Amino acid sequence: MPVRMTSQREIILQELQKSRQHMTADELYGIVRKKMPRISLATVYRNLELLAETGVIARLEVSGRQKRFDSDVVDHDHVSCVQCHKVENVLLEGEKEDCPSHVVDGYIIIGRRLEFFGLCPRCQKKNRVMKGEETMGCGCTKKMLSDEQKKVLQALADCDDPCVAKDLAAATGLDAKMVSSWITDFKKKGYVDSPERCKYDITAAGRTAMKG
Amino acid sequence: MPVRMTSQREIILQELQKSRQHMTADELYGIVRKKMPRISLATVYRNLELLAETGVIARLEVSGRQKRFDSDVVDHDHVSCVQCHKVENVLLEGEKEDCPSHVVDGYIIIGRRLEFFGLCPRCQKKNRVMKGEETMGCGCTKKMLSDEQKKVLQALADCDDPCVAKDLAAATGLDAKMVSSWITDFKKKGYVDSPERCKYDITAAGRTAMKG
DNA sequence: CTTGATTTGGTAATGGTTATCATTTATTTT
DNA sequence: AAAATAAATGATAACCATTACCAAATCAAG
Repeated sequence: MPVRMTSQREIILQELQKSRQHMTADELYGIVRKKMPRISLATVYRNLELLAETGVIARLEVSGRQKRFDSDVVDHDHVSCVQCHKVENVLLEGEKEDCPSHVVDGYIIIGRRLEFFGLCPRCQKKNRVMKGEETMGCGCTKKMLSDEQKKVLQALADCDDPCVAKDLAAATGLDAKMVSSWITDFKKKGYVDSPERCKYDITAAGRTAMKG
Repeated sequence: MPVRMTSQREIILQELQKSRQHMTADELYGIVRKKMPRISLATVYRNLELLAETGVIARLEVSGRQKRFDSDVVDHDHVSCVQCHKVENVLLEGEKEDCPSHVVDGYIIIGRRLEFFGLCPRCQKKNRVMKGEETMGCGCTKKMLSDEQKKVLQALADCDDPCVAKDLAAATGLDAKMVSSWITDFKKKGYVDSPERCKYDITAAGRTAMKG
């Protein structure tokens, strides 16, 4: 049950404290290995984990695949760009001290982490879109439905029960062959489904597409 | 070069927007699969990636192994106990709005995450420590050096050049055999090194241990 | 209808992290 | 001091979320 302070553990902690950086496990491994060449990477992971569990060091799970560890538990805060994953430090001045030692009853607070997510200036610039297309607000373009196609969907929505393509052609006054090919297309896109062979019904996706 | 709005892409985006949660790729995969059973997990990943790149959705790389995605980021804050890992929600009232839309020049802030670390009441109680041990402030215990052992290290520190165990015994007036066994121990702990057979020198670690 | 670009599904590869286990090291008991 | 018990280590295999790859499917345009 007791946790022992081994030499490996001690060096790992020392080196992490020495370098005032957010280090990854294997950066640290590289450094520690200079002083203790036979140490195992697993040991580094194990100990970082242990030290983090007890709150001696902080585990910063900021963007990127690798975890980063920091000996300074009450550290600066971070802003990270949700698009390019750059992480910058940020120092809030006034606010700094209003996370007192009793945020929730009885908890002794030993550290905190504040992380902002946003778009950095560079990515904001990058985002100023391409053309006058229907950009769906996301850079994707989309072939919109023609008014006639919408009419077919509308007719389908007006039916209480599943109906056949011919009825839709009649209801809208459009060419039956064309209507039927659209239906096939709609089915592929998930706008309609076919509860029974040759009978069609509009889906939720179909309803929204119709309005779009 | 153009980006197409495929039915897969559309469903993925729709479902993500529908559920106001931070979803992982495979949670979303599970949901999307109900509407489109043959969709591939790779497609979900690809599209989440694409949508995130263009800034439509946010990629939140919060704690945990999996990435989480969301279009809308407003969440409660957390306190977590560093010992038992319980996580509770916490709502700060006054402070809530002073993370304005320009925390760092030019960044458009779309979300934030605030996490407190501490000891929950239960763990505090559990902690009323074991013995009169030296708890190094981190739950680790460590056998401290005896005064006599410190004296040996001190003597070693006072030497300018590497010296042999016998000299240290003489300098401290302690039993030579005991001193020599300590030296072996010190070497293992990294407090001394041996630049030459049977000659010893104090290390930086040794100096700090001596003072501790 | 052919051409060329994009996207998809299926699956293998990647890579950071964990789990496993035999061995070593430390602590407690006898 | 020796034996028994407990913790930690090194080495390496397993894990698993994510990516990369590629042949086949889909789509936009000439």
